[in-house]
Amino acid sequence: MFPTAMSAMSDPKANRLLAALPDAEFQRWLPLLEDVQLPLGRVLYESGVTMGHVYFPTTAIVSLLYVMADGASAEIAVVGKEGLVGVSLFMGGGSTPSRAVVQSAGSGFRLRAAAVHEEFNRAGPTLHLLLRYTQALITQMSQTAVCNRHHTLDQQLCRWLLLSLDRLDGDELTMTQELIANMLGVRREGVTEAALKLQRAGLISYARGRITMLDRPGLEARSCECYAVVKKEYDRLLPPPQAR
Amino acid sequence: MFPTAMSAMSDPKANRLLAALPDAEFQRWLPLLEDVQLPLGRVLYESGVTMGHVYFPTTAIVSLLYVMADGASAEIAVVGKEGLVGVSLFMGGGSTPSRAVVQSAGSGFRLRAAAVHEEFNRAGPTLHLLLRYTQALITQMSQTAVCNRHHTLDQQLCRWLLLSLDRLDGDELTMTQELIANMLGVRREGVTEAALKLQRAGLISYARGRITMLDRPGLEARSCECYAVVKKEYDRLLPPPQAR
DNA sequence: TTTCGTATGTTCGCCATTGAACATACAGCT
DNA sequence: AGCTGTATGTTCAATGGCGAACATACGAAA
Repeated sequence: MFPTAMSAMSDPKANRLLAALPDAEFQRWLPLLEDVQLPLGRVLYESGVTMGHVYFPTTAIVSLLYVMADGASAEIAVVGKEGLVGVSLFMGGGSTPSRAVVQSAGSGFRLRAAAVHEEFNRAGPTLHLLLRYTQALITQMSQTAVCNRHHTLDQQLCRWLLLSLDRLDGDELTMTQELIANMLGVRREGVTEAALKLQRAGLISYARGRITMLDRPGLEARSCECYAVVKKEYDRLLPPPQAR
Repeated sequence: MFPTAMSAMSDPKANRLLAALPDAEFQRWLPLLEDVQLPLGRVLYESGVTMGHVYFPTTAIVSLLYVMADGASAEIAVVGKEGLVGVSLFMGGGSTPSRAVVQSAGSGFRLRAAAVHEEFNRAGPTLHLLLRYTQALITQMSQTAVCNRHHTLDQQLCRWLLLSLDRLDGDELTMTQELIANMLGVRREGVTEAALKLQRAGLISYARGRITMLDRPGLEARSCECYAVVKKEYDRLLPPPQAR
């Protein structure tokens, strides 16, 4: 792809928001972007704690989830290379009542809060890009609320697999059923049963934490409308993947 | 309905966001604010349709709700005098996949999209106020997702009553059980049963679409943690009600 | 090769909510 | 005073997900 060696995974433009920045803004940020590894389970933000950085995943996936007083949890949104973790940093609060956890290991870049604020105060195209992304994120959160109310676990699992796979390259996901259950806020056994149905239908193959999507149209057909609504809104609000 | 007297309800500063504007900004908007009556059921925005105004409720309550393909619905958030309807107008999209419906009749003010954009582009304190409000709204949406996943109808009804009553003056709410069921995305019969429990416990009185809160602490105790989380976040992010 | 930890599969009774079909009862109109 | 429409209350079988307890089975370390 480009020079020397091995830094192929560390191209900031692998993140779609960074890639969408106008060149002047991108050049300003480039020296400030810190390449970070994001191992499975790493907590980027804790509920109520002021954030020091904004994260731009490239190959990692991060879940925003709320953990209740009794320990039960529910995912509010997923963020991958199409987005950024830490909107409350520029929206104003500096923290949220939720937690951000790495759901699929990988890498990304981060930027100090001060740099984000500075760029934000220029009130230029970056501000508008970040706000449009936030609007897309709002749609995802809303749809999660609807989905939690009305759709079956089977449908939700399909939606979740599709959303996650869209945020990675390829058709494979490293993820135990236990983990998925935590995200969806259901029992692990429920995920086992739902995943079995999908396997029997030939839509996925599943083996000890390694899920492969075999039939995307099939999954989309079994998913609830929520997946399509969210995808459409991301496509509408954000620039297309790579116009390089 | 307005001339001479009785326009006491039409004070723009009855809306907390308008009241929180610095004086210069407020004066700029004052002549542009249009006083509007918001009857029960009025649809302010339809899913996917570009918005022409931002609404600032004063005595009305507006629900943001998603209506599914099969007609089922679920409320995503409630907006009253503490906020504004139409964040996607300045966030960037200009529309959302959800609908905004007046849930409790009353009045409010509205402002043309162009005026909002203009003020937003000044990148002054108004921008930051509106973004902080949006952040609070995001919290409410997130918590709705969590609540839909984990809490019982009884708890959710308490949460919903408290959120709604906080957005009105007084302890009374005009609202049929049918309406509430639509908002919560459950059956009307379920609401009847839950409401009966609350009546028997002496927490509310209910008569043909007229709910009166008799025991706020009691309701708070029966509610899930979601109500407190949301309230706390609104208090943290937004200026206190009236410092006039 | 054996062992052990983690991941997945299976079963059972339970409960909240659903869908559907009713019964009552108040409020305003004539 | 009577009529009628809307709002509320009641019941029942069906179901999706829960909690708990287990059975298997893969894979890496010993």
